[in-house]
Formats: sequence, C-alpha cells, structure tokens
Amino acid sequence: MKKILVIDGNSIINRAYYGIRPLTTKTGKSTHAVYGMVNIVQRQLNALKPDYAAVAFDVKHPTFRHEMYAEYKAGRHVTPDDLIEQFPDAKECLHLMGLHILELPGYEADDIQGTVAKMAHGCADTEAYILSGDRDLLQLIDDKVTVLLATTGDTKEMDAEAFRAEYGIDPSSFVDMKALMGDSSDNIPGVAGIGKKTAAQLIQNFETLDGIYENIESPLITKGVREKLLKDKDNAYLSRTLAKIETQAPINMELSQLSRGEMDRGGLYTKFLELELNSLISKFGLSSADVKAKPAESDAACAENGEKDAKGRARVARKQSEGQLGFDFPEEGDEVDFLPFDKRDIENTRELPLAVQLHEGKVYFTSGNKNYYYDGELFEIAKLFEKREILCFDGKALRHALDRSGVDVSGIKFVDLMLYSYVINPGSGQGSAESTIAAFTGKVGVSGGVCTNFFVEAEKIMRERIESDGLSDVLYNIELPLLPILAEIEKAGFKINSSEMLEYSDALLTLADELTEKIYAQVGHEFNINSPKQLGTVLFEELGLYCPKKKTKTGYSTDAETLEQIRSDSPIIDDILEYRQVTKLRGTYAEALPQAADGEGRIHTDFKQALTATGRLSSADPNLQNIPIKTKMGRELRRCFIAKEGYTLVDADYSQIELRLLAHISDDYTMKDAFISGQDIHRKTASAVFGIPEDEVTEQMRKRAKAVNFGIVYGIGGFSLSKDLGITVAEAGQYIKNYLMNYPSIEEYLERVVEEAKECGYTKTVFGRRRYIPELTAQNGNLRAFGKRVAMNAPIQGTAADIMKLAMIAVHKRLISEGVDARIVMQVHDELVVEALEKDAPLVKKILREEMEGVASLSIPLTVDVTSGKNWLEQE
DNA sequence: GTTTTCACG
DNA sequence: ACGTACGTGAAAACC
Repeated sequence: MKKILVIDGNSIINRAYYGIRPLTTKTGKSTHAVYGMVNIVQRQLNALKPDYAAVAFDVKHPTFRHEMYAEYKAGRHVTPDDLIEQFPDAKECLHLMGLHILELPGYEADDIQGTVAKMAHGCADTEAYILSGDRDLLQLIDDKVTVLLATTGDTKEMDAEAFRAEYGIDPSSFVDMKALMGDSSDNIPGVAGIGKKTAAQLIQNFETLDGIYENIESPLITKGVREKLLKDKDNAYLSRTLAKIETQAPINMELSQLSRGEMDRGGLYTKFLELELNSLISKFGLSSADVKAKPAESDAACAENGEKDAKGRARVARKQSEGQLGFDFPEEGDEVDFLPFDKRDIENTRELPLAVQLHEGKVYFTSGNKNYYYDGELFEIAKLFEKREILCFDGKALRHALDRSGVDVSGIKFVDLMLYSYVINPGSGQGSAESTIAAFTGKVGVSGGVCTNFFVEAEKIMRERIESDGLSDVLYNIELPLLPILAEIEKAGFKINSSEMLEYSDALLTLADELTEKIYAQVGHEFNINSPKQLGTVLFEELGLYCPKKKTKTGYSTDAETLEQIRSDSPIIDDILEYRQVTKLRGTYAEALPQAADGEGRIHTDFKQALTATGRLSSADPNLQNIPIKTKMGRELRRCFIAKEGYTLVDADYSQIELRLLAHISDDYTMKDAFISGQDIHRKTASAVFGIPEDEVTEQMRKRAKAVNFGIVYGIGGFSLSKDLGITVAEAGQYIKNYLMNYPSIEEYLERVVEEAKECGYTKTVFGRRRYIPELTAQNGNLRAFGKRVAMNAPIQGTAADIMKLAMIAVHKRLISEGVDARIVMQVHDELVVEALEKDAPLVKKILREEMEGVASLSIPLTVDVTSGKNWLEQE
C-alpha cells in the first residue's frame, strides 16, 4: 500500500507558533514556528513513511490583511508579523526535507489538500493521510482518506469509523451538518437557532441537506425547527457551499510528481545553522560533512574511479576547493586530510594561536596555516600544549583528555568558546564549535584549511560582544577561572563505601520484595507495579478506588501527589508509595553508584558548566547533586559517601542564600533588617502573614511562612501555594497579600524585574549574568505567565549561582595558598563538600567560612554553616 | 525517543 | 476557560 501525506501548512505552522515558546536568533529573527513545524512534520514522516508528500499553503498571504480579513473573515484573528516572516523559512525547510510545497492562487490550502487526498481514489493500493489541526478537514474522510488531527499533545488518527464514533454521522454528511449549525470562526452563517445537537439529529434522520428539505413536513421535525429551516433555507445552502472543500482544484499535477524527495541534508544543515536551530541539527544528525558530501556525486566518483579510497580522495578534493569550515575529522577508511604531526614543528608553532578540538577521544589541532592530527602518545608533544593559551570548545573535556595523555595541564589557559557562548546567552551554551563559530562569524561555507583562523575570528567577535554586553566580569572572573577547578573536582572524585552501599542495596531489595508480595496479595494477582499504566488499571478499575483526577494524556495519574489523596481509602496505597521509594533508592542510587566508582572507590561526576538557564552548574553521569536527604531511609545513603583513610569530610552550606539575595536585590528594609540582626526569618514572616506577635507563632505557622518565602522566590501563584500547603486558594492569596504588605519593596521589585525584562528582553544577576526571556512576548498567556515567574526568579537563583562559583574559586585558591591537604569534592548549589586531612579539618572549616562568607559584599550578611564528619550523613 | 515518576537545591 | 512555582538528571515503561 502506497501512502500520500498531505499537510495543512497554515494549520500546522499556526499550532507550532502558538504552542512553542518563542525562539529567536541572535539578530532577533523569530524561529519557533519553523522549529515546531519541522518537528511535527518529521515525526509524521517517520511514523507514516509516505511515498508521496506535499504541504499546502494558502496563497493569499495576509499582506493586505486589514482590508481582506475585515470583510471576509471577520472572526479570525490576524496573523502576527513574527509568524508571517517565518513562512518562507518554513517552506524552505520543508522543501529541503523532500516535501512538495503546493500553493494555488484563488484556492485555500484546504482545497489543495482535498484535491491531493482524493487522488488516492484514482490509484490502486494508495491511501491518503491529511495532517491538520483543523476539524473542517474531517469532511474529506472516506475509505481511502484518513485525517491526522493534530491536537495539543498527540495527533489523533480519524478514519471513517473513528469519525462516526465521535460524531454519530457519516463523514460525507459533515458539510451538511455544518451548513445547519454554522461556524462563527469561518463566518459560515448556518441556520439561525440550530446548533450542534439539532443539526446532528437532523442529519442522522435525513443524511443530507436535500434530504431534510425534501422531508421538511416530516413529523420528525418539530414545528419550531421547521420554521427556522424554512426561514434560513438560502443561508443553509450558501453555508454548505462555503463549508464544502474543493476536491477538483486545478493543480495540474500527477500524483507521481508528488513523490517524496531525498532529504537535502547539506541544505538543511546550512539552513538550520542560519536559523540557529542547533537542536534540529543534532536531531537530524547533520554536520558540516553533509554540506560537502553531495551523496550522488561522491558515489558517482567512486564508481568511476573504481578506487577503494575514492571517498577519502573526494573528501580531500572537496576540502581543498570550496564550501567548508575546517572541522572535518577523518573517518574510518578516509585518506586523512589532517597532517600527521611532526615533532620538529613544535618550535615553529609555539608563537602562533593554537586551536584544539577533541573528537571521539582524539586530539586534533591547528596552528599557523596547517591542520594536524596526532594519534601517538601525546606526552611526546606535550610541550606544544603546555603553558599557553588554547582556543577550544568545551575546554574541560579537552583538559581531561590532555591530562590523561600526560600533558601538564596546570599552566594551560583554556579559551573556551563554549563558555563565551554561554555567558552571551545561557540558552545557547551547548551547541558545537562549528555552530557557535558559524553563528558569530556568519561563516558556514569557508574554504577548507585552518580552523585556527575561525576560532580566532569568532573569539574576537564574541569577546567584543561580551564587553559591550557587560559580561566580562562573568566570563573572566567567574566562568573561565572555574573551568580548571571543576576539572579538578571531577578528577578527584567523591569516595564512597561501595560494599556498605551494596549491603544497603540488598536490604532495600528484601524490603521491595516484601512489599511486592504484600501488594500482590491485596490485588489478588501479579502485575508490574512499576508500570503507571498497569498500576492505574489495578487501582482505579479492579479495586475501584476513587481517582481524584485523570491527569495524564495516556491515562490515570498515579504520582505520589494523587496517591496521597486516597491514602485513607486502602492500605495498599501506603505499600505502593513505600515500594516506589524503596525501588527508586535502590535503582537510582544504592545499586547504580557502586558501578560508577573507580578502583579507589571514587565517583567522578561530570559538571555541565554551560547548561542551565540561570547560571547554576548541573551534575551528570552520575548526578551527585540529588543524593537523597529528605527521608530517613534515603538519607542513609549519605553514610556511604566518605573521606579516604586519614581524611575527613568538611561540609559548608550557605544559609538561606536565595532569601538573603531577595532582601539585597529588592532592597527591602524589613527583610534586610531581619538578616542583619540575625532574626529567624520564617518566624518573622509568619508573624507578618498571620498578623500576630512573633512569640505566638506556632510551628505550623512557621512552616507555612517558610513555604511562602520559597514561593515568592519562585514567582508565586495562589493556586500553587494552596496546593503546597493544603489550604484554599483564597487563604493562600491572603498569605501572599499579607506578605507583600509587610515587605513592600519586594512587591516593587517583583513588578520592576518583570517590566525590565519585558523591555530589554533579559534579566541580570548582581554580577551581570543575563537570562533572555522571550516567553514574555508570547501570544500564549500561559507562556507569558511562565516568563514572568522566570523573570522574578532568575536574578535570585542566578546571583546565588554566581556567588557560589566565586566562592569555589576563592576556596580553591586559599586551600592551595595555605598549603592544606584538602580538596573540594562536590558542589550542590549552596553547599560545598571538602575532603581534608583529619588534622587540618579545623583550618579548612575556618577557610570555608571566611572565603564563602566574604566572597561578596552585599547589604546583608552571607552566613555559612560548616560541619565535619566521617561521612556525608554524620556531620557535626 | 518520549512519558512518567521522583531524587535534589 | 484554562493552568498553575524556579532550576536540574535518571530509571523504567512504553511507543
């Protein structure tokens, strides 16, 4: 069976535009509609694998939309300018993906789709699929045409049967029904006074409009309805004409002309680079190699030459001609286009800029006007790298690689463009060297050769941008100096007691087995408790428990929050919650972590320095920033995080750093005073929120006030606070109101920061780190609300991150200058863990406190709680 | 590959 | 009428 896919271009691009948070390029060009549409279409191509594929667009672009729409489509809102400007890019991308773009003056996209879809009827073994978000298209459904209805979330496949199940009528009658009920959004009048219900009933009885009027005297039609029908008969037939989609539009094409084309990978790569849609580049697995490799040509060359290494030769030839950035790493079987490195070159290149790239574990570098690779032991040429600046992308990974190869990395200054890119826009840190360089130099196709020059050029442009954006402090005093420190923390690792952790893992397994048996016994049979789907069926159908909400799109929600609510309905709920906790602890931590440990029992995390939107670090492979602490059972794991023999763990964490920064940034006198005079901030807040003296504040009140304090930092809403505290929305709203009355400058700050972010497009931390918030300009109200909360939170969370990073640099430096045998082994956002020689613990404690508290001078004091102990759990 | 759930600050 | 706090990462199920 062959398949035709015809896509409603206007409908899908609209969905993408409104459904996805705004994205822009560095020059401010909107790209999210393109991004969303490409994703939707690609997903559909993969799912359907059509033989023919076309996208239909309306021709009449709303250039003169005021006149046109005013009379013709009064009900329809105008297309925003930043959507209009994305149409050409979207069409280009779709074309490059191998789809045909169809437009026909005087016809709407609907008509083209109808015409193409119905082509399926002229061909044996062919069926058509229409992808649209518009239910009008459902009238095209028949035995060979299916509509894929794009709803929020997933797409719903509507064939004739599904249609009948939902509407109770035949798809061919859809137009007649619409003729009766009308459609205000399409300005179809219909018959006044007849709505969905009556229309459906009439169609069920008489099938068509003609059928109804032929039987207008039928007793099945009530008197009132009959009068309405007769009065608006002309309108009914006019409506039918308006609602009917043309299936004979003169597109003058054979189906064979709509065969799906090859994806133009090189073209897509170039286009996505231009639009700065890096995630699509990685999703499609594109690279600069695609630009050069015109697959047809190189295959032909291969055949003609008949040489084994023709592919490699072709690559070299192309490389020497035109159209590439010098980032072409050799592949298996290639004739190498990087020069083998000769040790004698070292002295000649010593004075020139050096760009180094890590690719699949190998080091490639360029210097002067030559590209080199080196696959021997690096220590032979270590001198080339040592004690100099290296231009690179992801210097930390490179540093580890050089370090492992015996290069003395301590004197190397890593000029890391990944970090440059991250401080310019933390939303775009990841990417790759080539996408970053292309984005800033504008050079995608540069003749082959020396990538050093590209690095140098990009570095200069980015450096100037960083200076003009006031980001120098963040880059030169925070991110670049932090890089080697993170590398050293990762290299040092955090020691664990593997055997003890595995023992704990076994204990958890026993517990899980017991709970499993207990749960099966209560249900009466076995099932997979880990499957939310099966669990939902068991709880809410078999056991008939009341389900508080049917949240997820796939079925029942069974998350802890939902289950908590029905805890008292059955003892099985507690067992399930405990089972979840136990298996989570075992699977994610107790069982997994010992496997990650090296020969010395140490675990080396990977800090992502250019990932988060706020400036925080993130930890992965494994994540050591989310080791349990909240529950007793989970907290036990920390007993297995230890210091090596003769050493001790010193732990230092900032006390309420985000709240203190809120006080500082908002300059709220009352809150600043509370911190300056060392008051209990949650108690004080409780006193304000509940309007009682501080000494009458109960523990519950203090707890609630604490939640309000947290909520404010996150950009609070009454609904969420009420859910968090289990109180009514009205009560929560009152808490917030009281809070803001007591801390008036905080209210002013929250308003101000949102206004400023709207105006300039970004927020700033105390140290100047930016976060762009394009969501604030979104059409979608939810997205805009999200943008506001982000604007309120980003300066606070970001400043805390800046301070912690500065503290790490200061602590590291001081540990060295004091000659202490101690090293940082972990950072958890507001906490540092240091492994120190036992006898040095008191000195290390002093250093941590002094350096962390003294790292920034603000209008409130920063305080640090310092403890020490044999492991991460027992601290005093 | 995406979804659901849950661990942390 | 709708959705609902900020920032993360990992495992397991499921498609």
